[in-house]
Amino acid sequence: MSSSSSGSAPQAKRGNTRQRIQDVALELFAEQGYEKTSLREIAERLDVTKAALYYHFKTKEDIIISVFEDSTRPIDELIEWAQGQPRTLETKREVLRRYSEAMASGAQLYRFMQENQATMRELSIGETVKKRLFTLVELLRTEEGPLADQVRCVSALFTLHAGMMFLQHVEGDPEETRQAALEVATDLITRAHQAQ
Amino acid sequence: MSSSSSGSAPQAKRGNTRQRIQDVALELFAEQGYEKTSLREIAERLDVTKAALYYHFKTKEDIIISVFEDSTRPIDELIEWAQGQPRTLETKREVLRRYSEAMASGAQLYRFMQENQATMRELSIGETVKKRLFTLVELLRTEEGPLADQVRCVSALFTLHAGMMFLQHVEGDPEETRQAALEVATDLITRAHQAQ
DNA sequence: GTCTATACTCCGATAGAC
DNA sequence: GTCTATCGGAGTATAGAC
Repeated sequence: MSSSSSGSAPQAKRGNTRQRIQDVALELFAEQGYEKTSLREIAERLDVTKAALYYHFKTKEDIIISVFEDSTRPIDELIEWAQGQPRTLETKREVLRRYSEAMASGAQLYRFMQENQATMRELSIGETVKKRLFTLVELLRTEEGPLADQVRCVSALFTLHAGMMFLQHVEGDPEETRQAALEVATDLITRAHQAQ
Repeated sequence: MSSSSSGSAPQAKRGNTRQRIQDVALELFAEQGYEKTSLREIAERLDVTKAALYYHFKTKEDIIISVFEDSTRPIDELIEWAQGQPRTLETKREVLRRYSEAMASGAQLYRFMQENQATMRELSIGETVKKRLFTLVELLRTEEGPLADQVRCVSALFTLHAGMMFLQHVEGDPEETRQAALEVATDLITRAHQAQ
């Protein structure tokens, strides 16, 4: 998240057009869905023409892919870090903590991914997301434990998503809700870990 | 779920066209997403023309709405039943059990709703789904409990979804996985209930 | 680095014949 | 109940001027 997202008065600054396209596109994609957002709409918001978009990105798909790649590096780093750690409960807790933080700071993108799964699945990045989710579950999971404990690990991740996406619309302080979701998720993996 | 879903050989039977449109449409919507599925495609699968669809349904949106309304009655009945029950732990367990069953027998529709949230939000049924979800959470929830316990109730529902959608692709027996998810979900609301 | 102008495809939807 | 034919519009994308 960098700039110009909320204002409807795009600066005439030059040279940062690519970044501005990414910002506006993500905002609209998250708001209305990927397919329902047209390039014309993105161009209008930036006060440029459709053709200008094609100077910076080869296709519509390229825009979302570039946003995705720029914004999900924290998760890749998290996975890389975790794979070099001992598979202790504390490591797992740290994974959830950092995942929750990454979601909070990239909220728009995560909302987009959550609400446009059908689209994601057909985009080239869909496979990447799926693999990463599996890897994360792998890192949280107890090997050979009962099925219910494996479900707990998946559920822990989904709880973080649920906390971000669903509860946000109901309760008061988003940060408080995030912490509550993190608590529940941590609780879930703790039980799964101890049942080992 | 009625007929002709899996076969690629549509019967030339007449009089059940409306039903066949619903079946094929849901299948394609769930597979490819709502926006990416065109009426032409649906018509081709049924070996009729686009115009024929318009005899049975006023718009594309009407198709998915009709499927939705025909298939989600079990949930409405569940809510109605639960609202007439005392808010005991056993009632809550029964809610989860029946919700899980409803999801299993309407898997395609639930997959569609899960993966096309952005679309759902702009469809007239989106609001209905959201309200129903809130009502269900309300029924599971402990009044005035700590935030974490409220998250547990939401998380319980999401766990059932996670079990259906995510784990299905990994593990062996779907029914076994469903039971495991139900177990974890029940566990979550039990903790929330007892903390009351 | 951005714009004008344009091409082409496909979509959802309608009118009217059979 | 299904067809042919067609509409208006939007979408992605390109060529070429400035």
